[in-house]
Amino acid sequence: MSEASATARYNAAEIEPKWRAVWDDAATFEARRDPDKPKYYVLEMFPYPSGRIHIGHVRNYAMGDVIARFKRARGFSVLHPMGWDAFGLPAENAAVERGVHPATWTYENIAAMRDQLKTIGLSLDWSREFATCDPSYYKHQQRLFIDMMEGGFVHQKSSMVNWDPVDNTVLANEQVIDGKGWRSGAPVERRELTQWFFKISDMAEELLDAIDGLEKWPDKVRLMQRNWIGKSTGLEFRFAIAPNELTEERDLTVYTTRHDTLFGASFCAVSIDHPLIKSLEPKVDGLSAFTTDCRKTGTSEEAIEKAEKKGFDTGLRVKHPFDAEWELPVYAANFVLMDYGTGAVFGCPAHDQRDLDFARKYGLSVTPVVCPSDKEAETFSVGDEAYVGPGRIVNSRFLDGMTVENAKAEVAKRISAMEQGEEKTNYRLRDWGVSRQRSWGCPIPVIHCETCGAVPAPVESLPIELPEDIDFQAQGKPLNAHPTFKHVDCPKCGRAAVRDTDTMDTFADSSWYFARFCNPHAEDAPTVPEEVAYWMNVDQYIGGVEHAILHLLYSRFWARAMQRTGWLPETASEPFDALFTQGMVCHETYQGPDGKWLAPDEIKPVESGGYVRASDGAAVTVGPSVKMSKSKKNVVDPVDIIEQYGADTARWFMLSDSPPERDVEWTTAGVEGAWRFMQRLWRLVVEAEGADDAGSAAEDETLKKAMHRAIDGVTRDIEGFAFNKAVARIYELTNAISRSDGSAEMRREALRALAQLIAPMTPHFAEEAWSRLGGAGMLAEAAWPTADPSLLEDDAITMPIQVNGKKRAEISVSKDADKADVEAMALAEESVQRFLDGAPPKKVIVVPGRIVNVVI
RNA sequence: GGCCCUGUGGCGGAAUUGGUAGACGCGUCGGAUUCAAAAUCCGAUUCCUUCGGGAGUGCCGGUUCGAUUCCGGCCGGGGCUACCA
Repeated sequence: MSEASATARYNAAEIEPKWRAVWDDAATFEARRDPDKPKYYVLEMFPYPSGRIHIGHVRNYAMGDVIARFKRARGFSVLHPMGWDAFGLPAENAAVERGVHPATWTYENIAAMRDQLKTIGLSLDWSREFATCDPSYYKHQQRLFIDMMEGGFVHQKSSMVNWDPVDNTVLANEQVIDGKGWRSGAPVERRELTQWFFKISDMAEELLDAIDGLEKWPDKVRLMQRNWIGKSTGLEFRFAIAPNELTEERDLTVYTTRHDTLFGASFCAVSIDHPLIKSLEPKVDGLSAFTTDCRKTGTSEEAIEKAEKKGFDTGLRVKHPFDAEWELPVYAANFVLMDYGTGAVFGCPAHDQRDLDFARKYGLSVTPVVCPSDKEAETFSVGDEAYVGPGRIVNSRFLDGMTVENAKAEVAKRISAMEQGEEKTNYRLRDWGVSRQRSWGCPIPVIHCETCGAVPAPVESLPIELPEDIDFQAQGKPLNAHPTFKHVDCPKCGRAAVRDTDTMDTFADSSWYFARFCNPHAEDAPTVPEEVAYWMNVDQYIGGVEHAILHLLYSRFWARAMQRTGWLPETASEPFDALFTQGMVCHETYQGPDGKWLAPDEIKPVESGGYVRASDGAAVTVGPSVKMSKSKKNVVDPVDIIEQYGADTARWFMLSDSPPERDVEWTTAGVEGAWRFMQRLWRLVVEAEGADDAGSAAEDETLKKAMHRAIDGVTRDIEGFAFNKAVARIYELTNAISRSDGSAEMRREALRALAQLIAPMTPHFAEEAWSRLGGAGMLAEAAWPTADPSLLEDDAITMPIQVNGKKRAEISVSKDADKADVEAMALAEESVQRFLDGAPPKKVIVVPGRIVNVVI
């Protein structure tokens, strides 16, 4: 390398650490409550400490950092913290596999990842860092749990779980593979277990209503939350059970949203977990074999999807509410859910596909009762496809001729007059089961006493810490097997009792961390009133769309519960004012001739295009660009990228081209393009630094205008999360500067503005450029530039002239030219004349400042 | 199955309320520089063309002086959810 090119080259490896040290020393990014400034809280979803950052983190945090730095420059007091979502299964697995304590494993990972993250140059307040596995964090989570117990937000109930009979442990759905335990390979059973639940379903209506107010959330996420809550309005009513010798029960309560089809009913189906079915099991031959068989099916989505719809005729008959002579058979069925509605339904095969399949299978009648408007009632029949559309009611006695809506109303009215039922709202949203039979999580602060029942642990006894000497090889739950952990005296009666040895779902940890960031070091309480009053809510939350439902819904629930237990101010019921969901980082996939996945650094390009395997030159198949994943090996390590090109280049590339909400494809060419741009800009800076040419005033004016247009545009683009467009404008200004024949002073002024505009994206580079170009103080502390509106528009504008909607010419007119003059000029254009061919135009439309359309 | 989003050059993508389609970048091509290359700089780059123009934002149709944008239908791609009665 020649000496000249060495000086002209931007050396990220040298410059980036230098500025990070300067920011650190000045504590530039420490958040301070400042009564004179508006506050701005920007938060990216905190990472799980897997041990290495991945490229998705870089994209996510680069976006957050753009916002944080931008808002800081705009005069806000910014809170931009970082922490670790540190409890979870991988640490426990490492403990089992390698005999290392989860805490050791986790804290080592955190240390490694923190170092990696710091090289990105994010404007984070590291003084607020914490991990959810710190006892000083989960202590307060236990406190909140106790308060939530007392506030009625938590209760115990039994529920079905996946049980591994060999490992004696509960499995998460994703740990069940083909109906077998992932570790033991034993067939998984469904078992009933008493667990703790957050009563989120009590808040269903409130959580649903408040979605309307989340105007700065993506519509997509709001819709997903609405669907998840799944409100439905229907009718809950009783069928009278015909007298029989099997049961004392007099009636069966069902829930339906299609009460208009009541005269099309041909059976009732009841969940196998319904008390009625349980009571019948010993009395009805074969029923218990049927339910046992059904229970063998796991609870995973996959298992449910594959399961055949099966029923078993219990022999019971119920009477139609409007006709005592009409009896319907009662089936036990595997597709009816006990925890939705009443656990029992009536089937109307003609108008519900699943009911139709069931009826065909068991030879039940299919009577259409809703007739589409283009069909005749006498001839309309249902084949293999149920009719679910609108129409008029037929074959339904007093309902005949009504619309679906009117028939529903009529049935509801009559049923409720008969006192056999009433309209009811149901939600799909279930209570949130939080008990996990894991040992690397926040211990549930409850003591079980034989006399007093479940008693909350005394607040003074918190934290209930995880023991350090857990035997992870122990059968069942290691925490339960620990010799001393669970033994404790009942806080109420003083007798020997046992601790709950379950831990909380890790979603609980991330349901309030945003509040803790406001006062991460408060020892006595989860939150400090003046801190949360100042910083909450999060003004901008950024993360992956994969958390659109659970994490965000749980956080919304916790915020409400915390508010009602006094830990958050009134105004903080919705914790996240604005939400942005960024896209994933994708990469091409490569496979060798043996079908094995190859990493990008295991292949090399060949001249004919395409790639071969680097090790042996074997042919490589290039697959589509998909989300980076270890299994497909299509990953690039951000640490390598930063080492090779610098953090600013990586950040710049992540923010260019693709809109932030969309997926971005990582390509070597793209990163190199970004790197070349850094170099090009650097040359402009170095050249301008020492130049003293005078240049022309007219050129200066042109460049000044370009500079102000860029300031205006970039400001609006960052405000609107359109980083790719901001990048394009910065390119435009760069081009304008390098083309300019103006004065060196004007070029320096434009470059200083450019440094300011680019600073949120490439902060180290910008800081270096700023200092070389004579910028005052640290750029990270400088105020955002403002555009002069008078420089944004030119006096003369170019107007397109259309003939019949096709552009034929352009004229240059003054900004506020008279309409008639513009029309005359347009018609005088030669290319317009050619089309007019001497005849007058039919009509001329002049949109001032925009366009002229000549209609002929 | 249900709900939702999306479709623009070779590629990623721009395009205020309906008003110049293809900003900006990548790639490609041509030129300059160089002994040569890399790097860099300059120029071209939607397609067709008889150089007058013609076609063009998945396809078909509609509204409009004017449609990438609004409406209806179809086709392709993606996401979420999934026995929710």
